[in-house]
Amino acid sequence: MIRCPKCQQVDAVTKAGIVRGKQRYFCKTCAAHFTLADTAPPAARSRHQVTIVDIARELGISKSTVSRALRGQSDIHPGTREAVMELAQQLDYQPNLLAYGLVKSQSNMVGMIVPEFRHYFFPEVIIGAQEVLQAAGYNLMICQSNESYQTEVANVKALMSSRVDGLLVSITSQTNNVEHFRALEKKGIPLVFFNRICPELDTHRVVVDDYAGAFRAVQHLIDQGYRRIAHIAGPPSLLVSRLRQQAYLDALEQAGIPFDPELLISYDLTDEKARIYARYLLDLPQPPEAIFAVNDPTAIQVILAAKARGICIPDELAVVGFSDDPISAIIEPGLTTVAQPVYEMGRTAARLFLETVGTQTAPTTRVLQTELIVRGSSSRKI
Amino acid sequence: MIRCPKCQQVDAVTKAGIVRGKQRYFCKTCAAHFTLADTAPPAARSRHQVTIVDIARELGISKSTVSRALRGQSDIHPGTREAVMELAQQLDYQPNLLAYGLVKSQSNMVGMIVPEFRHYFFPEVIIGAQEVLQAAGYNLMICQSNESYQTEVANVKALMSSRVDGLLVSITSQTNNVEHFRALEKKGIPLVFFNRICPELDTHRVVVDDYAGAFRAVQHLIDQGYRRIAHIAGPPSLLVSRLRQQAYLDALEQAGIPFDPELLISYDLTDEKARIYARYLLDLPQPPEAIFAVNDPTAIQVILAAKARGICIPDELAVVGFSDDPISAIIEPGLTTVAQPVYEMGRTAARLFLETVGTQTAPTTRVLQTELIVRGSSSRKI
DNA sequence: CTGTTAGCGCTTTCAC
DNA sequence: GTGAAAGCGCTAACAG
Repeated sequence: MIRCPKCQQVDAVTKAGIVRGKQRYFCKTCAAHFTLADTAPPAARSRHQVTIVDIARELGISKSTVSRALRGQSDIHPGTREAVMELAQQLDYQPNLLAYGLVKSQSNMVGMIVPEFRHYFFPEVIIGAQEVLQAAGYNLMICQSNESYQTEVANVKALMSSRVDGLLVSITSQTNNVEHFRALEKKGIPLVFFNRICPELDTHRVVVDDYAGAFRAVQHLIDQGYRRIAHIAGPPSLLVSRLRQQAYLDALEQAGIPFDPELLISYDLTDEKARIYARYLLDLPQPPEAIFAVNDPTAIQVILAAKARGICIPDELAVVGFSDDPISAIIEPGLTTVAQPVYEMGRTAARLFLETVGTQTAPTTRVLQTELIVRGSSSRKI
Repeated sequence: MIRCPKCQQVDAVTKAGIVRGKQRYFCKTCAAHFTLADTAPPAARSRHQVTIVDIARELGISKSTVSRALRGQSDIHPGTREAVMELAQQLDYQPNLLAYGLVKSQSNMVGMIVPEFRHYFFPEVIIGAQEVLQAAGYNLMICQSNESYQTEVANVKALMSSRVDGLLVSITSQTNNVEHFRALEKKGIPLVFFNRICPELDTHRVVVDDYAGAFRAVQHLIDQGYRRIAHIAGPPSLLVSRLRQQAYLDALEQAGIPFDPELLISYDLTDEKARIYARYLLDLPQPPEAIFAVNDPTAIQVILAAKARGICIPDELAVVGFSDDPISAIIEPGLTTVAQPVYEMGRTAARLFLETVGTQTAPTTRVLQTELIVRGSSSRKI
């Protein structure tokens, strides 16, 4: 029932052809033509974003038609499509993703949970992931768990509430209980772990050959003639820590070097603790000749502590890290480190999600390769 | 019209009291009791997330009541509330933010657009902003414009489509046209610029006292006895660049040092170009005695270039940067720099958004203070 | 205290 | 080709 904008009558109104894409009406009482645009409410509120209904009303067509035209569906009159497109452009129409998501029950967002992003590693992963995801029409929602299990659970909940289509996560060092991830699996939400994976969960994973990389690193120290080699490990709760530590132990054993428990330290990966343990090792009655650190931030703290004590690197102490943080090339001497393709790890995790979504793929593990970069901290020849 | 699950009849059904929070019905034909849960469809699809309707059906109450209970509204029977809460917990119910956003026309998300996040600065801002926002119940959606105007426009569109409640942005160096931001203003979407602001837009801003900080930096170089001082500036399109550059010029003039145009270079802030211009300056027939760089990444490239040429810092060349990137304290010699409260900048931008949203506040500019940190790159006394 | 109804903006049958 | 109607999950009047 169309109401005449002038006399407010309904019964006297009849259709009167289409002019410039708009349905016109005629009121027999007023003897005047009008379009639906004329019946529109006076001046929409400024907060109101333009919708397909606005376009439809203005053009005197149905919102279904507008919707179809906007999505470039085939069964649409070219003229109509053009009119819709033009008006949409003119009105700066932006589709409402919330509404879209509600009906399609997908949000075009993927969530990412990382323990921190102060250091080089995670931001770089994010860059890689975001690139791939954005190209595929997805947006990334990033959360920091701050190494807190509680926060991680809260993050998962928040991302679930936002109905993300998938999750890329690197767990905290405190994550013992993984029920919050199991819940995702049950709901069929693609889950990709990277770097810090959950061994007890059979999901997609992206890792590097941590064991091999670490083994090569320690091997390199041994080759350089160092025998008393310490290891500052990450928390044993993380698989990466355990793998790198095991590689350390195995490399020593293979070289026939007896393991000295005094030289193995596990810690929580905070910068303050790194400083403390670095000093502790250097102050040992019989200090190590070399230190293999679980990651570059740790190794850098070791170098700084050694320099503060006037210890000469690499003559009195060799240092090796893991990841090839850009600082490794800047600090003096340069830090020998096990480079991992961080950016590629982000891209791979994103791609794994993309492959999974829709077609339920079986859990896949992608292993990327590392490479030992030898710099001055472990070799005089550089 | 309630249908009996047994005989499929409608007319023979009557209400029969409430048992354990659930509305019970009685079918006169079958002479049997049942609840609405019994009439539920067989096994919901696994992809189906639990909704308030599921809870309502299970409990035999209306979804409005569930909605009210969940939100802890007052006019709710304690027993009902408890039953709802318990079932929600048990079913791992997560409210659908898309639906919520649709009806409230707010998404509880705020967008952030930064030119990059490879260096220290922007990730640190993000950390600060996210902390404040998360505490207020908002999620952050981060986009990188990669210094591309096109990408920035696309980012704005994408965030608008996601119906973010506000935007925190640092523009690209190529942003000349600001119509995409004007459109936001028109729609009444809170917009906060930080660090790289848009002078032509009258919005909220968070900046540091760039001019004062830069002036102090150059003044410091002059005080240390350096006279031939170069400046590697950022692109003139950015206000920060222009301010720091003007401070450089003014400090020279105030000290009566004639300005040598050969010693002023503007560049696009990419690492490669930084390297190139650093070498260029060092290779001048009459090279500068000191270089004030627009930011720390630039200054670090200068130090690396100088070291590669065997130039002694600070004896033959002094270097000063801007921002106090952590690398500044690690590189040798330590980089003198103008520290700015980066983390605080993120927090402030977020707070400004929070203050604005709802109550339309007049455009505010918050100016944070900088502090000169003197290290070895500009002073022998350190 | 609780249920009913309408509607947020969009897609998707099902008709014509 | 196009329109009408239903529905995604939720909140918000408006009745009782």
